[in-house]
Amino acid sequence: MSKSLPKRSEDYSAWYNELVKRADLAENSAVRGCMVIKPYGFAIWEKMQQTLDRMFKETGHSNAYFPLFVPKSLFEAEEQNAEGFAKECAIVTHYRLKADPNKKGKLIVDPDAKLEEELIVRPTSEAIIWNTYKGWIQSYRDLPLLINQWANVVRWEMRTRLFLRTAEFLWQEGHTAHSTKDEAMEETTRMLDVYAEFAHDFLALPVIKGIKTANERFAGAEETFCIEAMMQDGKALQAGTSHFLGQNFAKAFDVKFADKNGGLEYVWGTSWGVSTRLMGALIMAHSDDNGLVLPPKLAPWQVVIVPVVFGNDNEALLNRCKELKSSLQKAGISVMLDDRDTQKPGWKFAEYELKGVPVRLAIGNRDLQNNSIELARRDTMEKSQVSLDGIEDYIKNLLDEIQTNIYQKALNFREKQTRKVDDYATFQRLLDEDPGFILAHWDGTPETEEKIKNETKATIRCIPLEREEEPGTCMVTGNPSAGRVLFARAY
RNA sequence: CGGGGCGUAGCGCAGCCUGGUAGCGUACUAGCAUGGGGUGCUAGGGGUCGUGGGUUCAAAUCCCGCCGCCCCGACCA
Repeated sequence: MSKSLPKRSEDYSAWYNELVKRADLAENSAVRGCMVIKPYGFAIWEKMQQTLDRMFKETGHSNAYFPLFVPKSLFEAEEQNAEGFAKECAIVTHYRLKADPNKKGKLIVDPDAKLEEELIVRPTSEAIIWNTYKGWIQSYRDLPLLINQWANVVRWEMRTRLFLRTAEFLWQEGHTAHSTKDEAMEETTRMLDVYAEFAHDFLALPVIKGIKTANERFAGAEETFCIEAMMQDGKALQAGTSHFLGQNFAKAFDVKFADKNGGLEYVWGTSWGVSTRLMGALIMAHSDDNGLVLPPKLAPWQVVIVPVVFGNDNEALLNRCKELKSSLQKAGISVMLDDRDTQKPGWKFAEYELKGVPVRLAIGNRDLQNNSIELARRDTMEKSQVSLDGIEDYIKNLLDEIQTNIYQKALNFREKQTRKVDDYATFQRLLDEDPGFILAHWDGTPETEEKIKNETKATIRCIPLEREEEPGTCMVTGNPSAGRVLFARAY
């Protein structure tokens, strides 16, 4: 294994793949398209989960769990949804294996064990959940119903990439039911805001909130809201979606409620989700050619202490490291003390840079005598000598500063790579030569959108929620446009 | 599903064209030295060369089939 990563500037894709593996986040498994998330990668995901879970609960949601399998008849009930996901479903057709009569020690699918009705491995859970909701909702008193589920789903993708697109992935999916359209719409945008806040405050990732065009809308939704982030190669990554489902699923699964006046009405629904894809976003947004750069709020270890040992007389030094560790922990900082004598300090430095630990403290006898420590920031790679007195407060502040700095860096990059363009030639040239977000006028038709996609591989990422009222003309057809929409090539 | 590539030691690869004792780097084990940025030297262990068949005195190498994976496209969170 070579010691250095591929360079972002030379091969962004190879850099990403290598980084994921070398930083011990995940690896490909024996199952096509499915990854193994390794302990270090999973620790980051757990931090995301904990934070999001808290935010969901603060906004009134409860967790529940629904089955992995969806009977085909339920799956097909909401036609748009079924059609949208049909071509990437895994299907269970049998429930038993038996010994192969022709090959000793091998198994075959028992043809006598065919299921009467096939089971779809959920690509998303609206069907099974709305079918369940039918039994839970009778009256306006049962509403709103605010449920979230942490689960795995399967989408049989043609081509997969660790975290960004895997055949099986982990996610959360919120599914809510409301008595009025306004309330459901309010919920949809509330959860979009939760996602945007999470991206901003924890992922240190600036995102653009917007509405998807009809082409890009979730199958079965009336309206899809999204947050879009920019990666360091200028490509867009959809980091989360929140769907206003209207009464589509209520009608498909016959979920009605008695209102205050004794009338019977269909329920209004929403669904919203983020996935392990956020890991991909986190990696691609901040990391550099030395490895991961993790925002302190999501780093499994915010600080790593590396003792720099000489000879055998290290007891005092190691004791001092342990004291330091516990005093930092008391200050609410998560700390890794790497006192292994099997690896050398230089090796550890490189290792923790690769793993993106925000702050590294190196401490040797020389430092002890000066009552100071060598501190290295991962985000800027700067090293400095810092006094051990008051080190806890110093590091707490520094972690905040790093969190902010990482965000600011990503924001600066996004702003630099976001341009307003008015003619199609410039649009095409920029996508090839200096990729990023492009704000351009579009005539609002699916045909023009499709044409642009076919010709440039760029899609409308969203119609930004916060956009200036700026009438103009479509860069392709010259027809009138109410305002600019956000274009980019996307993951 | 179309295009390209790869399957040889835990990992990364060479060897294949031109068939003849299976190699390198790294990791691993041991010893000695070293020790503030991926230590150095020495010795050692580890491989049915993806799989099935064929050609041949002889196959990692040539031929045919199969399987798997990766990358690029179309599709998609």
